Amino acid sequence: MAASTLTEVARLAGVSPATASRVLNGSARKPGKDIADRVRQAAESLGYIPNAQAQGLAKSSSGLIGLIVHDIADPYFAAIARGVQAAAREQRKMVLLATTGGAPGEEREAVAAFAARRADSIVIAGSRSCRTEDRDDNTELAAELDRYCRNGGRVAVVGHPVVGATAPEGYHVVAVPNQELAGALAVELAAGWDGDFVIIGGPEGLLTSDDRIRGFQEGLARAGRAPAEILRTAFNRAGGYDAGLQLAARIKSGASGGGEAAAPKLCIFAVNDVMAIGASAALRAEGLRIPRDATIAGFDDIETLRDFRPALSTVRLPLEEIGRLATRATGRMSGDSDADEDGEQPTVTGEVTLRRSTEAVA
Amino acid sequence: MAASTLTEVARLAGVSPATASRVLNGSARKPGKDIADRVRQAAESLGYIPNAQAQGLAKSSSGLIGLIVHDIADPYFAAIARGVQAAAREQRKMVLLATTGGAPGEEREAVAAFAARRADSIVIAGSRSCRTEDRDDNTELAAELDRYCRNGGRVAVVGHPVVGATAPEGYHVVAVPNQELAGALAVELAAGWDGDFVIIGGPEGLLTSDDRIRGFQEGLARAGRAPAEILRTAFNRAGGYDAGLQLAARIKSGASGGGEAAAPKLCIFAVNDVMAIGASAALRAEGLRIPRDATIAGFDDIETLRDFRPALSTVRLPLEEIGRLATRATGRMSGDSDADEDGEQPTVTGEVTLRRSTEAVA
DNA sequence: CTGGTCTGGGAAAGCGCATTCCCACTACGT
DNA sequence: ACGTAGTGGGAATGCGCTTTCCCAGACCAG
Repeated sequence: MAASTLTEVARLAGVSPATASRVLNGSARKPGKDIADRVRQAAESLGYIPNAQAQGLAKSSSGLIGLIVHDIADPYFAAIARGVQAAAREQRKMVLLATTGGAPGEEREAVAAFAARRADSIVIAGSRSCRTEDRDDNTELAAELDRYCRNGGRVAVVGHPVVGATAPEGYHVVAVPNQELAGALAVELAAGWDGDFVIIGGPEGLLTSDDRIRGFQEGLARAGRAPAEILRTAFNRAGGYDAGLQLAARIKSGASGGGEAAAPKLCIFAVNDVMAIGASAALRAEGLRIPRDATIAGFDDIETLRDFRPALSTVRLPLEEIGRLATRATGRMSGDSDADEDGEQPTVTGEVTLRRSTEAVA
Repeated sequence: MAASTLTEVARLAGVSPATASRVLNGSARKPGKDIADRVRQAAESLGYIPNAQAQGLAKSSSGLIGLIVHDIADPYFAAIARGVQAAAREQRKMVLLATTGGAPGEEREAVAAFAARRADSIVIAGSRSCRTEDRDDNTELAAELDRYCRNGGRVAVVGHPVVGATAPEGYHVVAVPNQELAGALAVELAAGWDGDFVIIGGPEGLLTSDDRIRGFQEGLARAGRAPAEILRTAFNRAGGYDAGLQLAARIKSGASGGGEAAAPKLCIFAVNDVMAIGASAALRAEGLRIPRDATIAGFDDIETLRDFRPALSTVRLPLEEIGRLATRATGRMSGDSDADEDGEQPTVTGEVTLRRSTEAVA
């Protein structure tokens, strides 16, 4: 038994398919009450479910929103996804998920797949990469997005515009003030600590990571401090752990040379919370304590990590809101008035949140 | 400029749409090499992207997998989603996401939406509810799923079958041995602790929660212990926190009455990790220490929570694998031979993992 | 050299729905 | 009374693609 069609419903109700369509799926023309009831009843008794594919084909719009993330199990992306999902629901759309591991090549594929499905809009979360090895893929990604936009698609990117993308109509960027916030974090940390800083960053070329590093260094400079050393590692927990091990060794050797053993030796800034947690775990595994032997701060304020002890100093980012904003940005009708200056990008603000992990020991 | 169509490509290549279709999208018949090349080149130069909607309509199959979760930002579901995503990729399909907050009514809507989009299969994660207030919604959910299956859809449910669902062809259940594992956990805990147990459970009627509670009690009985008291609360971090506050008060008052203050007063079993973390946070906020004043265990072994200190005793569940299995279960071609006994449900095994949070103080 | 089977390409019929156009009919106006 | 605008329903077309079905030519055996 195949799903019943509009035609069957129409026949059962004794009307034409056109009329049935008009009553069942919102149309400008409203058929008469009695007929409408008959159709609705017929639909009910047949368990009619409109074929969204056919509808989409006929109307050329699918009610789909494509979401591209690196990894849906990463709490950072999961939080954004929640926002996207919420906004999608507001627009009565469904979200199509694609995970790419951050590779521009796979992101290009995902965009193509979304385009094939005629997704109404695409939200790209996740850090852009501008490593030279990704150059070509990035170019293709940009071209693919461009084409998608020209065909009427709307896209929103969280963070940075796709490298090399021109800005056609319908291309939105939800800017995240990574640099400013990292700077503010540095300033605040510098106020309570006069020792050395070290940064655990992601691979060079990861824009989000680079921005945060740059911002932090600028903040340090503003506070009259020397730039921090930068450790490059993977942009995840494992990377943080590795870097943590290195730093632990260094701290321990430093302690043997130094005098009092009870003062922190280092203030560590990991460019995201997950890395910070990894680093903390490494320090702990090496017998070091936070904030006694070293202080540490992260970035993002991941919800699941808030109960972590010692409480992690970080920069609060409204992740869910970011997802929602990005999605909404793509949702505006193209004919929307309201002096839509095309720019008018929504603004995201974060907040430096100092907690126990950077409490300077007096 | 609208996206170019197959017909345009065909015209450019000087062949019929039929031929173009055959070369560009897998068909049984392979046109001649020279012609194929010409078509491919035409497609390339036009930047042709097949319209998946039209393809779906024509083939009546969409290449979509619907995933239903309570909340994508919950690490439990995020982990499952990762597995689903991975398996979907194996099958060259995309995943459609729906979040429902666990309400059967919304789940029904999601199933209908998936059915409308002609999703090839649906994976339902998240605890089934059998509260009486959900009775009607559950019935409708079951009916909707039933219809979906009869129309050729395949569905996999993680954990329990949908309440009231008959088991039509194409309906798979990935059983999670919650009860057995909770029992095993209880037994192991009982071996190292001879005081009282208390369970922090979800609302009554949440099948996953109920199973774990029942299993734990059985394990206790097997170990010759009295059943634990059960605290009902919300199935999330906040619920755990609330319950934790109650228990903290109780522990403290008990301590005033009791003798030595340095022995744990209680062994707490929270039915999932997130609740356990919430409870831990509450105890800590009340000045209690784990495992000194109380020991605690969770369930799921959420990855993000593994760096939590004190390390949480829990039951390791292969969440990602579960998502993958569920998805694969729906992927088998209906004509698959291999003595497909229809039953042959994949098996999930977990593992009791005792860590610091339940280390009995000697 | 003819009748037969293959082979590879094209024509055309949908897939299920939205929508434009058209027509019959009613309700007015003067 | 007739004419006109307005209303509500149906026929038909097309969205972009897949897939039979058909046909022309190639190729082989007899």
